Amino acid sequence: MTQSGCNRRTSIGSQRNPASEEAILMAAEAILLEGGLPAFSIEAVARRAKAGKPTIYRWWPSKAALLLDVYHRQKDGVPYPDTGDVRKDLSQFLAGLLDFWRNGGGAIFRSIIAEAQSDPAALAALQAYAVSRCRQSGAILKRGQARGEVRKDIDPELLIELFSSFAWNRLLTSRLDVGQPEIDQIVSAVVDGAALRAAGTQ
Amino acid sequence: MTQSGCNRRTSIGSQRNPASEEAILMAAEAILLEGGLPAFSIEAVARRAKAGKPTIYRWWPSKAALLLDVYHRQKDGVPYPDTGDVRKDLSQFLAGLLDFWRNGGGAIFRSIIAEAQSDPAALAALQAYAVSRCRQSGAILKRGQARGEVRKDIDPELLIELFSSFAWNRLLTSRLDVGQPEIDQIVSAVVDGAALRAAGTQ
Amino acid sequence: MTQSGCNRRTSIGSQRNPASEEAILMAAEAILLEGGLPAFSIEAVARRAKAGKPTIYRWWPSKAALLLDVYHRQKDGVPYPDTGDVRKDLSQFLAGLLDFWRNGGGAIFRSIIAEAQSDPAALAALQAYAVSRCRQSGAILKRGQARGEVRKDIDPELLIELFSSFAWNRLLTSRLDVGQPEIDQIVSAVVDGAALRAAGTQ
Amino acid sequence: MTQSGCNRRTSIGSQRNPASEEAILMAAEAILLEGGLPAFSIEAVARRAKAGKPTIYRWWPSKAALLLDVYHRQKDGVPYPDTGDVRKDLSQFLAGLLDFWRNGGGAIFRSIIAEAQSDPAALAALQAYAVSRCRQSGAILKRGQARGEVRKDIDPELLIELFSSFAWNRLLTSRLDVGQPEIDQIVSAVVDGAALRAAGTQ
DNA sequence: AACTAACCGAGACGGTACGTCTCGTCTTATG
DNA sequence: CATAAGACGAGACGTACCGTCTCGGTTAGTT
Repeated sequence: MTQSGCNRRTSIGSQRNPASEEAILMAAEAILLEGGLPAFSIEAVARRAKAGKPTIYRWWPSKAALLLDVYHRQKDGVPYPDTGDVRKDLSQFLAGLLDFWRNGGGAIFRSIIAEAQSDPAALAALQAYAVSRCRQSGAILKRGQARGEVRKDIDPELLIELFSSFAWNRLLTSRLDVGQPEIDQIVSAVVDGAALRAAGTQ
Repeated sequence: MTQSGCNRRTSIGSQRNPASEEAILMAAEAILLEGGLPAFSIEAVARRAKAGKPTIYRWWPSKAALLLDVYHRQKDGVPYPDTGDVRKDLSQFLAGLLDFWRNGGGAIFRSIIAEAQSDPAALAALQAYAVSRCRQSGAILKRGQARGEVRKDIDPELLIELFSSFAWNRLLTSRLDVGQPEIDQIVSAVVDGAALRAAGTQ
Repeated sequence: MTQSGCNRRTSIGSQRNPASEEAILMAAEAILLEGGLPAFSIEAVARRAKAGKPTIYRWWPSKAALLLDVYHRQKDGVPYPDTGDVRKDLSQFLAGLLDFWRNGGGAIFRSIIAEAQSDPAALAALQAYAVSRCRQSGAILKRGQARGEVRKDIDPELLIELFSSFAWNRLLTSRLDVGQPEIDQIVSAVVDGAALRAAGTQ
Repeated sequence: MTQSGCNRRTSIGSQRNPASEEAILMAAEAILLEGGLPAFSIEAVARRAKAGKPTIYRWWPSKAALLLDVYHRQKDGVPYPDTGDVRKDLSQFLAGLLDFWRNGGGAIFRSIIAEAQSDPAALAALQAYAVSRCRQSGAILKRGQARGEVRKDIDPELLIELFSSFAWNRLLTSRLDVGQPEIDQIVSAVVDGAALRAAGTQ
């Protein structure tokens, strides 16, 4: 690729070859999308990327590390809505997440979660990722609190976790096809409360 | 066991030997609790149970099937609370689930979820299990609706899924240590609503 | 088969059931002829004969014993020529043996020889059989000695072993297609001698 | 062996490791001599050679291939006599072959013959080997023809096959203890002819 | 300009587990 | 009490990956 005539990658001196890194990540992603976790082996990635196994092991200490790198390269599809209305924001957040996972992005994240159940390193990475995502997404509720839409006594990160957990659940059980009515109902229940009001406001 | 002096299990005719089944399930559970998913292989189970591999494959078509059987033997720890108060029920349900998983029961369920990301059979079983659990647990909200505590327009099974999803999330990220205040906050948010009321009732 | 209506064989009391014996031997022979030694397993025989494995093990202590029984049932094809001429007898003996083995009979005997290299019981049986066959076939030379055709100082059984050994060799290397000229040459060499005579009689 | 302190064999780059090859062949030979064919399994060889099974399968496509390699490494014990006298040559050839097989060499060759009755690849190898050996040994008779000792109209390779076949027969029936008188008698019969001469020369 | 150092591909190595096969033993239910 | 049936413990089969290693070659900095 980077070389004249022949498309064989080789060393570029005492430094990481970006062409190899690229080829490996591309191969890993393709394998995951085509065959899922069971097809995803270091051997298969090396074969497809035309890379040596040690090259992979040199840069990614474990299967999970490679998985995470693959995921980070393509998670740009999830939106962080900010419409000024907490109901709309929550609805779009949940719908967007489910939609992103439904259209390809989920296969890789599923694999990471599965891998994390075996590999402590993957678990640590997943924990960190989950927490940071909740912090980011919690902004939806924080803004709601600032606008006076949301009770001050609730923890935004904890409550937003309810929504993302729901999406995880659906991802892990391959039931990502959630209709807008269901999403609305969930949002409505959490925002307005599931309890029946005495006065007919509700 | 069945034989004089020697404790070797053998065939008891053209039928399944319950002693072998028992030994295999015990071995499988022990291995899972000791070493987790990575240690759990058919070979290891056979070795520990002093059973032949074909005996395992005869009765459990896949690793996932064995995992599910192991889980079903010990999931009796999860409570189905019915206190007459939907808040208490939800709180006890969530606390009980987290507690059961925190004290041993979770290791196996984590493995099943992980396995389901590779094995379609395990996925189907997990789907069915998840749905049926939501149906069972949804009774908490259904009773609340009957008592007039809960809005009639919400789907009990969908809403309860929010709670169990939260528990799944914490299980899969090894963050099962959720305090009572957090649980109360979640219950309160969902039941009373996260929204700030105009009149200070809330 | 031998029974009314239903073709299920069952016990006929405290004695060997000839129908089962027959079915087992037939199945064993068929399997040997169709698939050779690699296809010949007790399991396969039991399956084909619709017999229980213990029934086979009860009556034939080893695979070799069953093989020998199968062979004995069908070795009637080999001739014991007696033409009055030792050259013709030897030629017909060798040609007949090769021919019999070439047309089906060899597959089973090959298997017995192979089995005898592992199983001491089969080896003993094979030894006894080989010796007794040499004794029988040695009669060709013995009659020749009586007629004055053959030197008195040679051991008929030892010399005839040369001929049968040659056939064994060809059987075991799947080179049974020996033409009449070759057979004649062997007979001529052994009977008349390979040495060049001083006077041109030869 | 090749490494400091630890005697663990490992890769020496993208090429066959002769230390592993050696260890595997040694292990295979030892197992054959100790336990014969029934003890000879790829698993057992790998275990004893402290080699991985794939390493064996990488270089030997079948059990038979490994057997043949083992045999070829140690068949140097068989002599090709050339005394100038066809009788002596034949006698020494036969006696030497029987002796070599009696003292260890036979166990492996028996196994190869047995294996060849199941495995087509082994059979082909055995055929080729048998033919080439007859060609080599036929030199005894060819030299006799050149010296005028042996009739020109006989095929050396065919006649020598009589002798080696006899040895095969005795090997396969574990009757390798053939005395010198018997050997002499066989040689005498074939060279001088079994027929009684008119003039009492013989 | 020579030398070192780290990278690259390739692929062999000792292992472990896979899922299937056959072995020979055992117990049942049926007649 | 023999039979057909079939489960059982055992273990070999050949394959796929694992993670480690050594190789021969390449290229960038350093001497």
